[in-house]
Amino acid sequence: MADKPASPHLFADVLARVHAICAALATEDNWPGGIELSRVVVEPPREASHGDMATNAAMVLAKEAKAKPRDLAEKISAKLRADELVASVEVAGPGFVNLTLKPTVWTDALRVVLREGAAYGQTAVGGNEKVNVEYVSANPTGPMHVGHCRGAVFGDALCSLLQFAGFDVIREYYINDAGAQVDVLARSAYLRYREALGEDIGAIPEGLYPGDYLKPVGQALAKEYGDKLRSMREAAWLPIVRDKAIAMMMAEIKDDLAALNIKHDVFFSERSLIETGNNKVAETIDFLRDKGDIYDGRLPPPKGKPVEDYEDREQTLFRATAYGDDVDRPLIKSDGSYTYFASDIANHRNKFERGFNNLIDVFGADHGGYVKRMQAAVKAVSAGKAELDVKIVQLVRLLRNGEPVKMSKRAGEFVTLREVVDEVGSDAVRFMMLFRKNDAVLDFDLAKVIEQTKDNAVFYVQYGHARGHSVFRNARQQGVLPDLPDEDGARRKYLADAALERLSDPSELSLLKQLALYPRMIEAAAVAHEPHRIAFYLYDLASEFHALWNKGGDLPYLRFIINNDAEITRARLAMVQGVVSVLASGLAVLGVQAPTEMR
RNA sequence: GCACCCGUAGCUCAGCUGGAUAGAGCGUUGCCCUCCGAAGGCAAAGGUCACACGUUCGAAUCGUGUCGGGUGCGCCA
Repeated sequence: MADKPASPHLFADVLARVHAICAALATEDNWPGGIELSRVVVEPPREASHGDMATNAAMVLAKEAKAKPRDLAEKISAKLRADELVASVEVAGPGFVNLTLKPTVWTDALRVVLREGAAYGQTAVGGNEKVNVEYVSANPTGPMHVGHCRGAVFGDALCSLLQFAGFDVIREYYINDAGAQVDVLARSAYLRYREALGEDIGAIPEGLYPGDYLKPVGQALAKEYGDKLRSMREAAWLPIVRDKAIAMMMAEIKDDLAALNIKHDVFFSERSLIETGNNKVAETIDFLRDKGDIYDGRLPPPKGKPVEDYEDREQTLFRATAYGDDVDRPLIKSDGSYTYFASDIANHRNKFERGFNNLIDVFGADHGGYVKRMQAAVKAVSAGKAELDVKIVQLVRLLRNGEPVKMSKRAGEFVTLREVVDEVGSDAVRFMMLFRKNDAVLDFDLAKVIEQTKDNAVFYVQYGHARGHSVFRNARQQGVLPDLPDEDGARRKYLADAALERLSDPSELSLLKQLALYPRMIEAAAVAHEPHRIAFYLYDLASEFHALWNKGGDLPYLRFIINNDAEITRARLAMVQGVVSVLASGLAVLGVQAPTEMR
């Protein structure tokens, strides 16, 4: 991604022109109420017969203008007709202003794609603002399983998208290395350690982690410490074993993430928040107590399933209800240690103190009930200055040829992330995880995602890119395209000089319009924190490209390479290049390879 | 009981933060191709956007209520 300033894209450009016209009208006609432009939009109409773009300006501003929408629309139209980009304008329906743009607008748009290359689609909406995205944050108690996969891919693609849209992004992983479960991890690893020393440990007791993945930890401990740990009391060996186990688990998790091309900038340890002498959790609780957000009190017993060891007691509570949550939340357990929530408040406060006002957390579906309290905490801790958006990723159902993949309930057996990536590849995993809205459940079929057919979206999009390159290869063979190096964009620049006005067939212009949509789509997806929109856009673009290719079968004059017409050939190769560039760009944001040929 | 998410074609899902006659893939049906540029193409049928009120120029989209599905509900993370 080049870091040159992004040029305003076509839709933004036309919107600015519409805004200017409305502002001019407000002055000329002396609107009493001033003017509010934020609701005025320019968008592609659903119906192609309505032109290339439509604006709702007249309907939205009718009140301020004290005019009927259609009358105002006529006034706006009159001014728009004078615009250099505009071929024709008409008022329709309740007061839409429909624009048809000159064909040169679309060929110019293609020229922008060719000029900017990989930078095309970058926008400035982010304004270089800092965003902190916390995702994965899987417990360091074992390897990652398929369930973690979606949040990992989603978070990573969201980060890339935000960067592409001009945000300053930090990718963060919060390591839950302080709770009771890492002690369980340590005890489990200690058993494996004794096993490594030759002891028969029998069956793994209930409540400990039974998986084989801890055997290497036991062996490493045996190698490093011999039998020295065996004679120690638990209080003495536990920290040693725990730290070793966590370190090894984290190394494995990072490895698994690397297989998916995911790399975090910051790994933030929960334990580091409660270090003696630098206890950030205590500090945060004091901070909140001073503000009056903390009190000692009793909570009504929880509804729903009964809690066995429920004990009505007074406890330290965060006044979450003052910030929109349903109940106040405990911060200290009955054994005196902090709740997970308590340290997570300190975690988020720390982010705020590091200068992040935009926070995003990616959670699994089972953490939905945690959202309100975390948002409440962020409000309290930042005095309302920071905003937390929590993205929930829904469950993934793993299938093979439509049949659910059996996951043995027998303890310790689950399908790991690594197994899935090894079987179908990072591209298929990443694309399919994003080819669905994050809050909808997703079926992932191991057999179907590697099929090379039109029904498989990953293949379909990648093949679109490869097919473009196949056209270039063909053109070079036939001597109508010089052999230029891909890397520095030489082909792109060569094609940018083509006689693009020769692209005049409706299906060609339609493809160019699709390319012109890209920056607008990026912006909307980034603002909405919805990377799946890119996947759907790419699917549509590839689909239209394939369709145009197929038309060449029936209608030879629509083929990309026309033997006796070098000029149109070059123009069409430029169009193909535009498609190739945008497909490559979008796939890059999703973290998916853009192959030059399919194998 | 409460909170959050979801409910769109037979199935799986989009629907660009409120726009015009609600879209795509699969499946179904019909035609074409299977020597031009392999991993097929074109077209048709298919809808009370769960339901009912409300907000306004305008609602699948926002609000309220109902029904149905999922998730969660001190001291797990």
